[in-house]
Amino acid sequence: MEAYLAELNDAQRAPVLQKEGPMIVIAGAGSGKTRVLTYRIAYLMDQGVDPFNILSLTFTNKAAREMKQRISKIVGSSEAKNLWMGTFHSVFAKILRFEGDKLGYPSNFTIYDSQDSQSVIRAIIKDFRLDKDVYKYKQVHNRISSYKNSLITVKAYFQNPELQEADAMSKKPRLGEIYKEYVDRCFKAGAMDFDDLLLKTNELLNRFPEVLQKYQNRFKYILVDEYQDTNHSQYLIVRALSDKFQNICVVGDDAQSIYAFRGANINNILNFQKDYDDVQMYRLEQNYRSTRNIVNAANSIIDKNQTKLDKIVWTANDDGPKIIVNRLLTDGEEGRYVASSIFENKMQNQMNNGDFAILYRTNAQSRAMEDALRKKDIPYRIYGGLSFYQRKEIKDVLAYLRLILNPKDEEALKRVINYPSRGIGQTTMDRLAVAANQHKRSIFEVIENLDKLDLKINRGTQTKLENFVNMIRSFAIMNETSDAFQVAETVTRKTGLVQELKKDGTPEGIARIENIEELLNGIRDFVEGQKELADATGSLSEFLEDVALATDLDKDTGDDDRVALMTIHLAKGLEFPFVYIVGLEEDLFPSAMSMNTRSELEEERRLFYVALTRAEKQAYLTYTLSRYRWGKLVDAEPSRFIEEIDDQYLDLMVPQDDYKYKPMIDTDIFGDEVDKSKLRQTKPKKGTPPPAHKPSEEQLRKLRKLKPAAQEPEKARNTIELIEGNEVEHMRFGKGKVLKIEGIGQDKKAEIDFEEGGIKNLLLRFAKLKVLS
DNA sequence: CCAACGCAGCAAACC
DNA sequence: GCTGCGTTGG
Repeated sequence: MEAYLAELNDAQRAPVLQKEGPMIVIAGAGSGKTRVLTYRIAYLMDQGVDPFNILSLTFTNKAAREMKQRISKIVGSSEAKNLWMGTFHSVFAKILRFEGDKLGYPSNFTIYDSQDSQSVIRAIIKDFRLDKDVYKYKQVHNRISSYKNSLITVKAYFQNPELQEADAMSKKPRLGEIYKEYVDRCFKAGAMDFDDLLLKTNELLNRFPEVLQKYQNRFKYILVDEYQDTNHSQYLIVRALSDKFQNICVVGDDAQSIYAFRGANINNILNFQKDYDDVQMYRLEQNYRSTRNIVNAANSIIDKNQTKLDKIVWTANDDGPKIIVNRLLTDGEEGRYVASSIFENKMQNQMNNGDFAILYRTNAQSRAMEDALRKKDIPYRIYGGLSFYQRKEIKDVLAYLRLILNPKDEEALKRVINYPSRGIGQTTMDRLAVAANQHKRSIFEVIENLDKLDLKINRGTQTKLENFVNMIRSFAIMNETSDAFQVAETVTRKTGLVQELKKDGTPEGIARIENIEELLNGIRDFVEGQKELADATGSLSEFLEDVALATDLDKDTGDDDRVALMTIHLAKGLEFPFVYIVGLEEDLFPSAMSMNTRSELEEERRLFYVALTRAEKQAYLTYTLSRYRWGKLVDAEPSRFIEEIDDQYLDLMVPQDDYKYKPMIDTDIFGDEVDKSKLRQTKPKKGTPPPAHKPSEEQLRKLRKLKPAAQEPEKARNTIELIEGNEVEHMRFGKGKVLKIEGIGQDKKAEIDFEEGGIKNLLLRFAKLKVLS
């Protein structure tokens, strides 16, 4: 037996040794699922499977890289190189570059990020002269995105009266037109958005049987990590590709499904056994990561969810310290508390900065943490948020680079045609756009043919336009024989971007120049890395694809020792000895926007579960009494999630006689003065103040009464979930009991059965709707 | 055509 | 507290 198999426990080894057939691995938090995936691939290769025939879909490209490295060590790097590994988006982008011509896309298509998409939509709404307060471009984008993820194309949309009705009901009757125009504009620009990468892959596999066969034959073995977070579009791709050989291994944890908001369908994992014949199910239930206290506390949380698979996560580890719960006055004090606690823990336990993570629900919470860490000289790194690649000056450089590869890319063109200023203004752009529309050509092509067209653009401006086009062309020529770094370096010099910033001379301008330099350095490193690979050259197109599809975690260099700050979503799959979960307050976590339905609240709870199970040794939970939000100090109330943890695992630092907040008012725990009057003003508590420590059953009942107990069933009556097959749909109906379906739906009718406090049973039928309550 | 300024709207999570 | 839009005056 191969030596590495001995590193697995029995439960882990079983799925590794099953070579063929469909299988699902339900893997509890910290149970070693990455190890199973890694060794399964290695074992397949040991059994003579060609790496070329293995497709492994991971959640981040970084995870793919790390797995590849581990596999290299077992089977040798020349073999591991040929594995297909990466995120859905990056793997299928590659395939689309190859096959996209069948769908009318050039192989150099641009990948629009969400900002690009939203900017296109904004322009459409403007061109259509629609009210931008009704048609909010972000909302419209979300809507279009969810259509695409459900494989509802423009055509399908217009064939479905219910969808149109639903949009009309939400006062957006022209959404379909916007959708159509958006798709047209992206296509004309030779661009795919994120959702297209999956949608078009589906289209490709559906419309071209020979292509489907080709990839079915190629990917004889398919592995999918984090299967609970796949959306419908991804689900269909996996199904199609695995249909022939059915050697499909999916790994996931329903308790860690946290991406329903972007279309992930938890039923993909719950129903996997129905999708294939003779599915083998494996469970990994032993947690190797965390102390018993943490595991048990996490279990006590997830226990409150109704929708879940049966699974008992346990650990043989020590009890460890209890989870420390602390309440602070403001977000500023919360930051200082966390920073000094990290400082102390470092001293007492000889820990490194990298052993600590601060996790929060929203990116906006990072500021207070940053300030406090900086004051204490603790190095930190923020993941996600406004990423480096979203900074204005970086996007400007990238836009030039995009334009070199794809001159039809209108978002890129609009961004840089007059930056730095070249005297090409809005009027000129409008005229060009009109001409482009008339001749069904891109703006770039119109400029290339200015002399043949009679656009009322004066001679001087024409020259400016020609100069711009010539500049881009010269870059493109250079790009044919140069690597990404050489091109990018030339672009920053020749376009005058850096000169413009130098002229500016402000500290921000200087910082921007430094950022551009950092970008160039990054590109150089990238190019060097690529040149070492067998199937890459360090070209500009490789670089842009990498940037477009890098996840927030991929961007981490991770080589120095810093405290990690990130949202809980980003933290999935990671682990740290010490974890601080901050901002545990109602309306923040759980988010105010996810308390409308049970399923939304359960997703928040799973998110909390994910947060807590990141911790190996010690977890801290903090909440505040008031917090700055939208620049205003607002009241906060402890999160219900704290109460939900079984008392015995908690170490409550909150003073017991603290109902009036006396001890905290004069000075905070660092001896800093606190504005008392302000706090009194912001704390005019109606009814009972929040409990200072974990409340007794009686207190809980009282609290629940205050938070109108009737609230939940009432909401449930307004919003219900329809579950049919693999689709979860939200339905709303008003007092007149008129049903309105949100989401996907054919001509479906529902029969609904209520029980006290919720929906007991729900049958989807092609029948009349009955509400029994 | 352009730079500066003021204000509206906002921020839930992401590839 | 920040971004980005639209307006205004040069």
